[in-house]
Amino acid sequence: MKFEKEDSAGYLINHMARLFAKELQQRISPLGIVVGQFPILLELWLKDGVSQKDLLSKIDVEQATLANTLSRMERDGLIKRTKNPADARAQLIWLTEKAAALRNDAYQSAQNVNLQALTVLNSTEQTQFLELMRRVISGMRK
Amino acid sequence: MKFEKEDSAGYLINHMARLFAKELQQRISPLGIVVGQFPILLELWLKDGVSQKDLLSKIDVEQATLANTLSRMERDGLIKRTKNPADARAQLIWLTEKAAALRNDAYQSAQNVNLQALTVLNSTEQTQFLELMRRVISGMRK
DNA sequence: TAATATTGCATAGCTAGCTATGCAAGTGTA
DNA sequence: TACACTTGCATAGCTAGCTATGCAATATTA
Repeated sequence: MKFEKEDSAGYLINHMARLFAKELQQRISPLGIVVGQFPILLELWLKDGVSQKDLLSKIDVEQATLANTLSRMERDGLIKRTKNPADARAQLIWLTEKAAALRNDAYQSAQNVNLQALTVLNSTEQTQFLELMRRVISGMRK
Repeated sequence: MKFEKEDSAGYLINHMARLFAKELQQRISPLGIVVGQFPILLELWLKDGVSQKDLLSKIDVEQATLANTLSRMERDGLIKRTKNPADARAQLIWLTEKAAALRNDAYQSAQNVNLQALTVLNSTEQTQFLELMRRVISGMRK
């Protein structure tokens, strides 16, 4: 029996994911943010003043991962937390002004990574690629 | 300006990579190995008794990542290291019998993950998907 | 209403990955 | 041959991710 890495979806995906993350990290590090914070920021830029639970429902990571990333974001002055009047266990999560101001630059960085990475594909292929990924993901999400 | 995660290649790739890793981890954990060891084992199953440098040239991670994973593999009884007569800085890396014996089961596990994950695509789409990924990767590898 | 179950979040402890740095062993050169 | 340079690997220190567990606050139920 043999196994060819270059024909293994899992291997290729893992490798590609690390290349993307590295590329994005380089582009956003001047903004003072890191890749793991990106999905969280995306949600908070849409709407802040939410509970961790609300955030969790929109982000594809485990609760513990989110909690840890949030605490680093608080440490780094990207978010603040206030009491939730409705529930003493939960807090409300707010962007700081500093973090709010990063939005456009961050969007641009991410778009640029995507654009550049996909330039090797033509427009039809790009659309196809995204669609294939969405299907694989939804098939795996159980 | 807006940003849609579901249309972002980077976001989808990251998410998909974590789903794959989780799936593979579940399948190989009965074998006593973990996902980060997989690429290294793949190479050693082909040929062991090699230096870390040789391994590194075949594996798409940084040298420090490899060194750390190797030391956990040694701790876990998957590899042994012997002196390299040709160079006192380097050592030769060998699979233990235990690790050598895992090969077929491990191959099978990985194939099963790939097969199951890609069942949502037809045969043409599967081929296409792999090809698109290979092109994106080679475009990003600088 | 008291006891029990659930929820919301934090923490512990681990692997996987990265960059940066250190250092001994080997190589090349004045 | 002595000295500088390079190489092979290890280590430090960090983020990102996971599972498992703990715990106080809330909700449910007998």
